Amino acid sequence: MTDTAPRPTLEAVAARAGVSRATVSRVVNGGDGVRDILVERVRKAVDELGYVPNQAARSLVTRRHDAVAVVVAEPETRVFADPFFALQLRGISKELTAHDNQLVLLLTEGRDDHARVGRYLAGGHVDGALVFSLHLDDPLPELIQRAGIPTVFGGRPGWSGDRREVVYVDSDNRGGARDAVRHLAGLGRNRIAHITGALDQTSAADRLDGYRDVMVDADPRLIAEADFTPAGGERAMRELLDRCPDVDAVFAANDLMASGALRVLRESGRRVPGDVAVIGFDDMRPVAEQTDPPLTTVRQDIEEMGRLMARLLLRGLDRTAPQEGVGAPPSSVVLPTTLVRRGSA
Amino acid sequence: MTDTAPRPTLEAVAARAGVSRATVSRVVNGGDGVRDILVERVRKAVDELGYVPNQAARSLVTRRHDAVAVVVAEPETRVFADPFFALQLRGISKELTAHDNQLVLLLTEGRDDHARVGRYLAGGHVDGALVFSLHLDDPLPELIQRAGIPTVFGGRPGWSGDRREVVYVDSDNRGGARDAVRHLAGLGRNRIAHITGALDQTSAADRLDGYRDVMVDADPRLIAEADFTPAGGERAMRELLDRCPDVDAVFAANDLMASGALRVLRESGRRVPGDVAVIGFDDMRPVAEQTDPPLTTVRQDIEEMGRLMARLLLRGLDRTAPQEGVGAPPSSVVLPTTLVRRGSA
DNA sequence: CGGCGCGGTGAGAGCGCTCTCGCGTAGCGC
DNA sequence: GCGCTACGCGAGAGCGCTCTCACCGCGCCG
Repeated sequence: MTDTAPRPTLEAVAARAGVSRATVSRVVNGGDGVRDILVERVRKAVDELGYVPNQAARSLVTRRHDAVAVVVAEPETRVFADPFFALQLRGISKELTAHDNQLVLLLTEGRDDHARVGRYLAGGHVDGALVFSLHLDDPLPELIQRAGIPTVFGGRPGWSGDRREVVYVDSDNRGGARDAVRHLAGLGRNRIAHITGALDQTSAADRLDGYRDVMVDADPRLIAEADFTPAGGERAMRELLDRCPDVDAVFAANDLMASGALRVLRESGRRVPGDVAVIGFDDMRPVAEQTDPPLTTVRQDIEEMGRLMARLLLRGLDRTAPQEGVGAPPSSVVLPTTLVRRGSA
Repeated sequence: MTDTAPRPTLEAVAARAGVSRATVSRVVNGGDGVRDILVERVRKAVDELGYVPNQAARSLVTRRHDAVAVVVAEPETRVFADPFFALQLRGISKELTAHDNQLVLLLTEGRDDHARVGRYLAGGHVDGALVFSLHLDDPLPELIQRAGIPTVFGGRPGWSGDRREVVYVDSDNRGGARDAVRHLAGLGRNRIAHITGALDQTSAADRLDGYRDVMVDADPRLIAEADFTPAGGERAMRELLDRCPDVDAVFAANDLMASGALRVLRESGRRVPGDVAVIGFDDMRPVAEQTDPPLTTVRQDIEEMGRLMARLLLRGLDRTAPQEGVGAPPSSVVLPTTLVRRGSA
């Protein structure tokens, strides 16, 4: 733990290079409109002095921070500890880094924290926000809307509000679910069950809708509500076996629940995919490839979702001036999914 | 995506409250030495105007940022996608939030990125850094040392350098490993194998050392090197069965590998813990509780590690003035582990 | 040959805040 | 009742940067 040394200022560089502060500033910010000779001289002085611009001073006048907040509203531990979020974060990080932006992570714990986050965002510490708001009744989107800060949501926010200007990035949950169920039907299955995710999340609701799109008049007993956890998947599967012992296929709203379902099916003496075909969602490699049999699942490109969120946000902030006439605010994007066939269906 | 409105300044609040800027500043920063009447009046003005201090302006003069960088050096995707890191991050976040500090996340991808991180840290954007440097040959610690910024490491950095001033938080990997192996020995096992983690990480090396502490003259064939992944655990277990079919216990350096080992043992027709007892490390609940049988394992309190890292760092930055004579720089902390008995040993 | 335009540069005015000083007022002792 | 301390408050000077604007010298046109 060393203390930080006094850092050279613009002034110092200017003195050393024999030019004015303004010129050094110009060079540091790209060097347009400065003679090459001077540019070189200034660069040299910068190197020699090890000059690094003071971001605080810069922000003070530019009102930009080159920083973006990533807000993760996570009352339950669950989602945070799963690879999903990590991958998305990674995508975000890559994109932000590529555009010289910093990532400020805001994790919320409980309701009181919302206020803190709202204050922070409204406080003008960051240029924009990427928000993962998972639950339908989450007050966070409201708060953020009020903060008046450019925002892109991860996943369609379940929002009662009438705002149309919400920008989000999501997977085609409904379409992916349809593909999965159709695939099961294509295998000749007709007692196709669905294990839902937590239905207060739009992803779960959308996947359920996709299931219903195909199974228009499905036996309601074929639908078991769960919560995206392996344990929830097990519980739901037991319920299903109980209610409909003749079930011959299961579409689980994520891989974790599918893995739980597989376990229960095995316990019950059923063979997969022989007796019961199983499909998951997410294509979480570590899970999907390790199950027995390996899981057929609906892949979404999670890292790409993160990258896209960041890209949309940055575009919205339109750095680099409104040159290309891309003035239009970015609109939401729904990424396609693909069915990945492995052993379970 | 709304644009941010013009924000009220200290000046505005001062005018409204009928006091000077200085007084408002005092109130905003705690209100010491200001009459209660004025404090109240200023607070009211602040509320009415929705005043939020401009952090950039403040940092410019205080040279503090109330922000801490969390650096995750993660060449491989693996660790990032596992719950371990997420939990630690959560602990960090909680502690930082409690002290009104922001968390700036820096993920590195590949070697080139190290320079960027170094520049950022040296650039005085944050007050300190929490660094997860996992590999022995990682150049990051060096870089950071050079940046001259207060730093706490997550896990003992494997460092050839002769610096003694490195501060880190780690689990008692060696002690935990000893406990695990002793427990197995206590069950009467004497052909106790070890599946190591990636040995270029100190945690893996330390656990191996702990194993050796107990198994002083262990058959070298009882040690299989792996990489902390389930697949690696499977591979290692197969190797072990191949080399020593009479193995009667396995201590795996983490739960993920233990779960892989369990799978292989089951495949080979062995019963756990009857024929072979198995112990993992980490106590990653979702994994350890879901295996069949549930995994006996060495628990480390990961979230607490994160919290502690943040606490040490903040203490090192000694906000709140050096009042309590805690002037001494914080030193490293090694947290104890506990053996959690479940079904597998 | 005078004026005009233009690219290149520097001077200077802040951005919004903190913090040091110094002044005014109140409270204390003698 | 006077001086002294202590406390509360305001004035003002920056923190390090950006950005506007005016200036200067040059080449060019009329």
